Amino acid sequence: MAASNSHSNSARAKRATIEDVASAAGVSVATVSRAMRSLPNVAISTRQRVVDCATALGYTADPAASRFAAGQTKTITVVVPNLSGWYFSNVVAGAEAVCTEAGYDVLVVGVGSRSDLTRILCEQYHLERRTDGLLAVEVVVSPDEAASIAERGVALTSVGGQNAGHPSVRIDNQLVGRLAADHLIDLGHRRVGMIGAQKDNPMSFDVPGLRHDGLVQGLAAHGVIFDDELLAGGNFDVDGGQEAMAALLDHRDPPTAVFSMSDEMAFGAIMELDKRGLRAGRDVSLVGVDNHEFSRVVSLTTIHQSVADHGATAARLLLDSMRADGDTTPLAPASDAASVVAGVDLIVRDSTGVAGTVATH
Amino acid sequence: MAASNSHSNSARAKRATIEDVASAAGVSVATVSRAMRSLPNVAISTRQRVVDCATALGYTADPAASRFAAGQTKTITVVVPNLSGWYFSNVVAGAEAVCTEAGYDVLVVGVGSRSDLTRILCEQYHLERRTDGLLAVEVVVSPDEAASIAERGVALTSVGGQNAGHPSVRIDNQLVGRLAADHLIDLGHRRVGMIGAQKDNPMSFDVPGLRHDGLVQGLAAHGVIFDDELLAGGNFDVDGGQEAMAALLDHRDPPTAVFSMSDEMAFGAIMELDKRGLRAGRDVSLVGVDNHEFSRVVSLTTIHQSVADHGATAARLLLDSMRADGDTTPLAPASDAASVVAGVDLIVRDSTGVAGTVATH
DNA sequence: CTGAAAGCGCTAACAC
DNA sequence: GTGTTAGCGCTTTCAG
Repeated sequence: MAASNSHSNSARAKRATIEDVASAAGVSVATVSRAMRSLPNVAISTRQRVVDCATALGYTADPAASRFAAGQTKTITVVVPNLSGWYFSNVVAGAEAVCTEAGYDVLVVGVGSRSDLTRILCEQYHLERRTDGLLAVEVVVSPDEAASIAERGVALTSVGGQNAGHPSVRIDNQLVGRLAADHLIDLGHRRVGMIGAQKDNPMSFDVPGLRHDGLVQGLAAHGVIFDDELLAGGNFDVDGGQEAMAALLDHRDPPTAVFSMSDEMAFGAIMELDKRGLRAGRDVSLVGVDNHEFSRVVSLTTIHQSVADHGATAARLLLDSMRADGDTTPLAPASDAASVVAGVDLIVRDSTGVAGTVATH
Repeated sequence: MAASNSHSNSARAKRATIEDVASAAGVSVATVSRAMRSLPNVAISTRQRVVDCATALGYTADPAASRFAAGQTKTITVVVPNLSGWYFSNVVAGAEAVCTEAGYDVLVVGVGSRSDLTRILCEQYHLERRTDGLLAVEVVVSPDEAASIAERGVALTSVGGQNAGHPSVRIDNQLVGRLAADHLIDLGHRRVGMIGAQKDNPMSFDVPGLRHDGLVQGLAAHGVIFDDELLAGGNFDVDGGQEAMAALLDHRDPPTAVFSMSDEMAFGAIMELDKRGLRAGRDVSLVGVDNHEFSRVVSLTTIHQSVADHGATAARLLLDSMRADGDTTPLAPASDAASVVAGVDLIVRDSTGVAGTVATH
């Protein structure tokens, strides 16, 4: 058969096939297949012999072939906006470790826009016979899309938000806001500003909205009503944070404390304070979210979340859910999908201080 | 579109196959295959008809099947230590964008240790019939491994270092050291310290060694000899940087300036300075490497490199090299592989200042 | 517990 | 230009 591939000098070394192993072990290919995959119904001695021959020949099942034949890809794909961001790369790192450990390949695809996302979630190319599961990181999958994905037989779990009937891991974003509010109130602040998203992003879960509400409610619980004029868009990056803080400071009645929805924006805010000769924690209190490594450097008070763990947990949930519905389990209509709400913690550093010591600027 | 999938509740909708399209268009499967892939030798009208039928049926070639049949995976895998690091996630992001754009899937696999790496580069599983190309990010592939990879027909290109005969993108790490030396010398510093790797990492290219040599040579060019006692290991992370700076400051004759081989370590160094009531740029000059987003926040003088671009460029090189040897080009034995040395720039901020104003501490 | 045989859906020669 | 026909290497009924 396809034995001597005679051609060019640089000819590729030929792989051992399942047949080679079969004849070497004196069994059929079916048995080899079973033995190699540790399926039942193979005599222990046979299995051993097969495995030995396989190792001897350096045999490994051709992934392309098994995928094709079995219809399973042993691949999960993680869909993520902006791979280079701190949050995302940490989530992906956590997920990758778990998937690799479980013998799954991880494909990563970046989505820059809602249309990218739609394309990916709809095109069969990206789904059918291509991946066994989808890990959606901070991207909202519409119910229709989720249904279509499920119908195509690919599992779905998300981190950062939730899709009805699918596993997810997320944090309580309102709690995040409330934690910030409580802390600031404790320090005596009554006029607090907020740095959030620039505008609604149709692609991701409403994290900004929830954190916003949390802060507002948290303040309200102490009789403080949030002044909408003190909400500035920071685009979740350093520059945006800086601009937002500038806007806040330029307000005729500036806040004495600011809640930044991410540490990165808070860093930008700190730059702006520096620029004006102000100091976080003394002139203006500032609390971020994430507990980014760098927050320690500038001693930023922040609300910690274990991002890499979220990714790892989500990957486990995804893998579990795939194990569950072995392709044919129309029993429970994905009733109560495992879904974890991870904890968050306020970490107090020097960027927040008691109100009243505020310098007049 | 993919309209009426009649049947059972949970049964997966059946995909249209190439045969469906063939009969719908009244041509053979071969023609459909050719038409769909824009191969030559298909009448323009025929192609159109086929494409129309395909869209009508919502047909897309089953990736698993084509991969199997064609022996090409249309997948590149990027091998990277520590996906969550700033440097790595940026490289991967740059590469991912290019690969996706080119229609390649990107598989990412993290390697935590040299043994992981070896396993991945040797196991056939990870290479043969699994990926068309490997992008090795800051991992050194031994000549033997490179040869074996090539023999298996998978392309290889690396970022951060070079493998003879394979494309690569990297920076001139000695130049980085020299740039730092020149700048510090210009400011009048004669006693400069250095924060580098903790110890030799057998997995990655000798970036620390090259930067070290560059600094030493740069200083020497101005008649300053580097004191080996002023070399501290910082492990390329914030904590390590802090410890290293502490060690340097505790030296009986501390440096007036410090070259940190990465911004992240420099951030740690800044923490240590803060802790001791010292300030970068006034008490001790500090220059980092990377131009990490946050270096602006702490006004760190640094040596910029366009990390995401490196990833993108490397991906292009990889893709090009795959196009070149269409599986049978034993012509040039990979004589002179395209290999780019990206530029770096010194960015002066406030963390460096003229020597002599140094406070006695 | 094991073997024989029928594909999985597509690509690639090779004819026409 | 287009059709025919082998497989790609493995998994998986179905018999035994």
